[in-house]
Amino acid sequence: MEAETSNGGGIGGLYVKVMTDDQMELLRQQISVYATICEQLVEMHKAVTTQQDLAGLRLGNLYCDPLMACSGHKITARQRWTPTPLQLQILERIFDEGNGTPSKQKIKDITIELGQHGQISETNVYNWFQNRRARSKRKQLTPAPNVVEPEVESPKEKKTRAEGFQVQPYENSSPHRIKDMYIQSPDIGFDQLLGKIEVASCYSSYFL
Amino acid sequence: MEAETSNGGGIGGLYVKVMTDDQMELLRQQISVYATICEQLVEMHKAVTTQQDLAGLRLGNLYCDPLMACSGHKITARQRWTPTPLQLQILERIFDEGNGTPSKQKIKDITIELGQHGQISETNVYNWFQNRRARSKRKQLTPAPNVVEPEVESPKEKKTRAEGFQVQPYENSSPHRIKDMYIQSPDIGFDQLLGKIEVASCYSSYFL
DNA sequence: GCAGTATGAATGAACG
DNA sequence: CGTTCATTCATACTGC
Repeated sequence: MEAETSNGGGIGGLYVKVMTDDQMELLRQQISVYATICEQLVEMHKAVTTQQDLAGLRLGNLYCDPLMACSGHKITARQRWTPTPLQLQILERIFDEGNGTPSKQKIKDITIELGQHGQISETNVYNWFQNRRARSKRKQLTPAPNVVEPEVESPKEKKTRAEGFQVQPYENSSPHRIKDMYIQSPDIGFDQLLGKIEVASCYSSYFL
Repeated sequence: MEAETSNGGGIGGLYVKVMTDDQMELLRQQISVYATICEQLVEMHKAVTTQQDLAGLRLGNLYCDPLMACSGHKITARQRWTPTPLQLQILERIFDEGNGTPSKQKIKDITIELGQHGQISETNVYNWFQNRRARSKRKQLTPAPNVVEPEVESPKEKKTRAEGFQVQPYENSSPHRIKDMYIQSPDIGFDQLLGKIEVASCYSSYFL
């Protein structure tokens, strides 16, 4: 990062900070995370102190809900890249050309080309191809979700490691051989909040 | 304030923010306040739940059901191990310690330690370190996200909405020095915490 | 304006 | 180890 992040603490040097958009975005996220943490902690505290059930707290993942500040402004984090129609066209065309392997260099080139038509990064392109391939394949394999296809396993059998296993996405009654994992610990909830705080601290340490 | 706070959004101008020291200080305070709020909420929550646990010992089991129900998906089994935040914390810390080579024995130890906080296997730990290292490296190789271009886009472009931005995931977590947060009177009331959140929100609306 | 779907992004696992 | 696949999650979008 080229931004000035000197932590002078009022000692000397420039009294101006320059932030890139990335940094700004990070800041936004960090603050949003804090806000969300607080909201959830408050909710939990209320629930506990009033002996209410904790059901309803959704704590699956980092859930950064842009909150409405008291003044009515909101912390909005623009977060997802969306390809412009032009970019999409080009991407689709390249994808259709069949070169199923977008090499590293290819990605760079494509990114530069698409950069002519809007903000984009190599990661975006990379992700796009990843997703495109995956979903294209999935569509082929599952044209009708409730039709039992003849289970023709491809010759390329998936090898499983020690405790790895492949399970079809649908909840047919295949494997109950769950050995030692995948039953998530019951201590999610509060400990998860603690984790969030830790994450948030990492974010802030970048800036402060 | 004279600082440039234009929020790019693909519209134009520099993708850089300039902040005065005053603004920086405000921001710092705001984040600190959030952090302190969280810490205090955590403490309060701990106190309360500990009391309840000692008194009735009834929360322990009741924890599981609502959370599993609210995760939205089958309780049957996860196909994929997902580290709990606590586990993640520990993993990150070990990773940051720099011992780039998690030896076989090390893996075993770590697995045992993490086992205290949820189901996990050595393979999980091994994979995690593999992935972590690989992705960390990849991020380093792409540190040139913005060749800031003054964006001379024609307004008659057929974009229906402003483009989003790619946000690079957080990386290079600096040494985990918990920041110098505000340490305020510990015997603050719950309602006062709520007030602080409101205040903090106001602060943030000033910046974002 | 809420439910439902499409899709960008994150990540555990596997392959060469 | 670097790369790729598969799965999941969160959000943008769209219809009601």
